[in-house]
Amino acid sequence: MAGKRRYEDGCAFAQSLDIVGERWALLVIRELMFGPKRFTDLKADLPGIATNVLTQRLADLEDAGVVVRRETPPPQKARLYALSDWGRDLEPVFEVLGRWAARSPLLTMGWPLSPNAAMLSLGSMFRPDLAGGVEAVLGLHMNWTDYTVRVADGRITVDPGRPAAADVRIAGDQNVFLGILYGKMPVAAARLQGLQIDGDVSVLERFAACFEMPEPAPRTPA
Amino acid sequence: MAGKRRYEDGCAFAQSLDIVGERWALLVIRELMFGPKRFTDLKADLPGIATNVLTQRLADLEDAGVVVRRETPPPQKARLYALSDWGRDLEPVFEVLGRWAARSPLLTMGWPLSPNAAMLSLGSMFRPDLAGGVEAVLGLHMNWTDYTVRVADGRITVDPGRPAAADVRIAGDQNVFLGILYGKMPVAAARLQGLQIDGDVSVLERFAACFEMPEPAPRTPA
DNA sequence: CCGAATCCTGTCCGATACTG
DNA sequence: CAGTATCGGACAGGATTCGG
Repeated sequence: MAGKRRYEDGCAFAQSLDIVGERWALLVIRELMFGPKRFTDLKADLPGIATNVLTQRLADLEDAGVVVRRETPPPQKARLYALSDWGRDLEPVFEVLGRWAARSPLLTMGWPLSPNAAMLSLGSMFRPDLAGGVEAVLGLHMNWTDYTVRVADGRITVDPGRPAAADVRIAGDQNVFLGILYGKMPVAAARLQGLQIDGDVSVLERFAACFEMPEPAPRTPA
Repeated sequence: MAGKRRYEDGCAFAQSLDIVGERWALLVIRELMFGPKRFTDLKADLPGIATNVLTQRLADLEDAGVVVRRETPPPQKARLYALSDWGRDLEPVFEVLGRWAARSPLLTMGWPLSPNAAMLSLGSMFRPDLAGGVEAVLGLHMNWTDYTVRVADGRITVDPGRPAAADVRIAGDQNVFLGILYGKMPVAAARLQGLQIDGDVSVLERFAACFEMPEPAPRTPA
């Protein structure tokens, strides 16, 4: 609240850390990237966060202008937390840091991750040089949430919501879905693990070919 | 050391925070971006950091493969901390987060900042759309350190070291130098504040015109 | 002098229990 | 559902001290 711990550094980057550098702050923002959420849903999507810490981060981020609090109209009276436009501008941060960490020698693959985390990883790991001529619209449904993924002109976009028309519709666990993209798991194997896949499987396969895990960085190079 | 606090999140981005998300970690990396430094110099460039925290961060970053420790040959026998190649790949993070924070409604301008911070800010704030036709080589000397800044083809590069040939050579306080770029301080005023400027001032003025502070984000927009 | 290790103090975090 | 209250423990901040 009052005596917030700051770096007192004129560098704009250091001041960004005063805003989003506290523990959990960027993960809270990640969970709001694709739309507002309630306190309880945020807590559920951030395993391990304490309620008081979540309260504190939301308050700090609201003070900084990154998060805005909204109330839904009377019938529901739920409190929603959303990103401001400026807060949503943090998306490149996830892309850049995610791509960097993908080369970590200590990277642990396969741990559970939230649907939002899985969707943001697509932007990090997409390889335009492998996407020549690929056109795809995917509808994803995971953990009560819908996402629309589009590939066209060598670029990828991920948006919240269910697409009106899709080449493939997928429902199930995000880890299994990412296994197809990053682990080169065959579609049949993913189905055996409970992933529902409807539509043109060949589009999914060409979509999956647009992703590739980078080489881990060598230890102690220079 | 042992009981490091982790998020245990499969998201590569979350794992990047396990590496560089601790307090001071990214600022230590910032101070190493343009070359190795000794413990004492790091401490001097990071006002407010405690020695034990710096020790801990350097050890953690070394374990993660971001920092490598080197010894200089016998005559000096100084210990140097450097970034690994992979650590140097964090540069886009400074660019992206710096540019984001530059729009903070609470941004404080004019606080002291380290030479490295000033140099990294150039990459964040450079506006290619304002740099049409500008060609410039600047030699900067601040706080016992030399930097070479080049603008060509609408791009900017910043490297350590003194350029063999330069259009302008500048020595003095980095805050005053940035005042020319971001605060549109006249060159004459900067000289009055003690900045030494030798060479073609018109090149410096065209260089300064390639930078512009963005509008701060509005409070509570959406 | 440089590079830490070692106090000690204060703040923040993590986990759980509890309340409007 | 959306937080507040509480408490132990971990971590940060600051000064001092010690080995090379």
